[in-house]
Amino acid sequence: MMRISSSTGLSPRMKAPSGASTGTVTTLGRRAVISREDLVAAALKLVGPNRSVSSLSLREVAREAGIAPNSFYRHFRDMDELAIALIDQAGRSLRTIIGEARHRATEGRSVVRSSVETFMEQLSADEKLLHILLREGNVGSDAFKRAVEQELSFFEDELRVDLVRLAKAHNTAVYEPALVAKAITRLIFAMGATAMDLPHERHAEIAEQMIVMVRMIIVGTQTIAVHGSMPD
Amino acid sequence: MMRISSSTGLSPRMKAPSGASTGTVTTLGRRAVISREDLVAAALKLVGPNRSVSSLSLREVAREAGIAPNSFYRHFRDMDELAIALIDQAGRSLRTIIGEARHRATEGRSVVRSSVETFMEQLSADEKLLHILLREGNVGSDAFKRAVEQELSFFEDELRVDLVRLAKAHNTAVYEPALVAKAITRLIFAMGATAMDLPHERHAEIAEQMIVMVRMIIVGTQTIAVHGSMPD
DNA sequence: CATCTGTCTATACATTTGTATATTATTGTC
DNA sequence: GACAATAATATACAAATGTATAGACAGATG
Repeated sequence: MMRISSSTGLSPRMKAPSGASTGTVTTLGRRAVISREDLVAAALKLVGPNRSVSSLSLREVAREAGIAPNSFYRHFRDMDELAIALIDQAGRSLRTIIGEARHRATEGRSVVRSSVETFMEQLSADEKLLHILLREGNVGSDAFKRAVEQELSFFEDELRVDLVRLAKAHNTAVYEPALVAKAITRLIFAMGATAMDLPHERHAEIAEQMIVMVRMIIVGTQTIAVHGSMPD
Repeated sequence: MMRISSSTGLSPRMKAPSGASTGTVTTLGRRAVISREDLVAAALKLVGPNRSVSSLSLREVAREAGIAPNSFYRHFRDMDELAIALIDQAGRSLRTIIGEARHRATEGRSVVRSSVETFMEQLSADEKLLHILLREGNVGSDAFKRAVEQELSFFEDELRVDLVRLAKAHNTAVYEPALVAKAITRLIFAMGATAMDLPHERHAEIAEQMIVMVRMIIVGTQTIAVHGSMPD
């Protein structure tokens, strides 16, 4: 936004990103005082209900992390790369959460209810990360949007196999499971996004709405699968 | 973002916004060479798939409109106010579109299909305005978000009365019509938002997906209304 | 005509941004 | 300890932003 040809400017002495998650056994040269993860955490502290990732500036993040602006380039090519790292982390976090929900669900209670409630609990607790996944998929660079879209499709895939598995277990049918998974995912995410602006007291209410919505979709797909026709 | 106390700084000689849409019969003083609408149009020219409203700068819009930066203050207090004017326009545009779809639908064809197809057609044709409504509800100021949310609830309300009316006409029942309307609205909007990044050739495909999704929800609510119970 | 009133422009300033260049600091290896 | 390699900083600069101040312009009214 500043320089006209900003997209072509690379960092001065860029190298490998300091052994991201690998142990970095041989440190030749000065020891890194800050890591990629620290920068991601600093960025995370800055985002909020009125602060989107795409509005963060490089200098702002560096300031929050307590390093000189130029040191940022040691770890990321630009803010866009940081944003994608943020999405990765958010996606990983979300998928483990839902994995938990899935395990918890097998212990007798309703799958839908337990999954939705886990989702909403995490929304309250871990706001920042989910913020990014839920709300910022539509703005930002193409790479950023692609990363969000990929996380969503991971989610959809897992949900789809779950739906098919559950249908078999309950001896019911599912019409177009892929589409059902997509509908549920998008709906839950959209509802979750708006829920973030609401006070926490209303989260339970939103969760109930979500549950009814999901059940309507599931009943719909089962009914269509049995009767084989759809209404106009 | 610039000044620390920027939110308190008002425009130098601010007044009434030059008679927004009213005719401005009595022009005392110099004739206005530019209108609010011109600025809104200029802003609209600048937004795109990778350019959100909240990322536009005051100077940028003024440049596009061909006026001096300071002249902007004659019409809007700040960019936030412009953004809300944009939403108003987008919302009005969308509601007239759907009104058309509703009329068209009564002429025999499927209500769902005709509404969804009208929606998607407009998505292709009038991208910019719908962009704002579909994608930017989650970022930006509180006022901005509230404006988007209001447009969504207008939409929901109209859909809800339609659902009830149609159910009566077809002699079927609807379980929780308000929730059904909300689910359909959010789902269509979320799907529409992702569709905007896709090439136009795939829009028809997305429309078909939307139609199936909506029908699943409708069949679901009808089935639940009849049987009176929901699955786990 | 002069005057008043509202619209628009010109200039200016402090601030922030991204990043280029050069320098310092700290580590492992010989 | 000298050396090389790497991390981090300091300084600097051009661009851009929001906006304060002051003046120029144009039309209505006296």
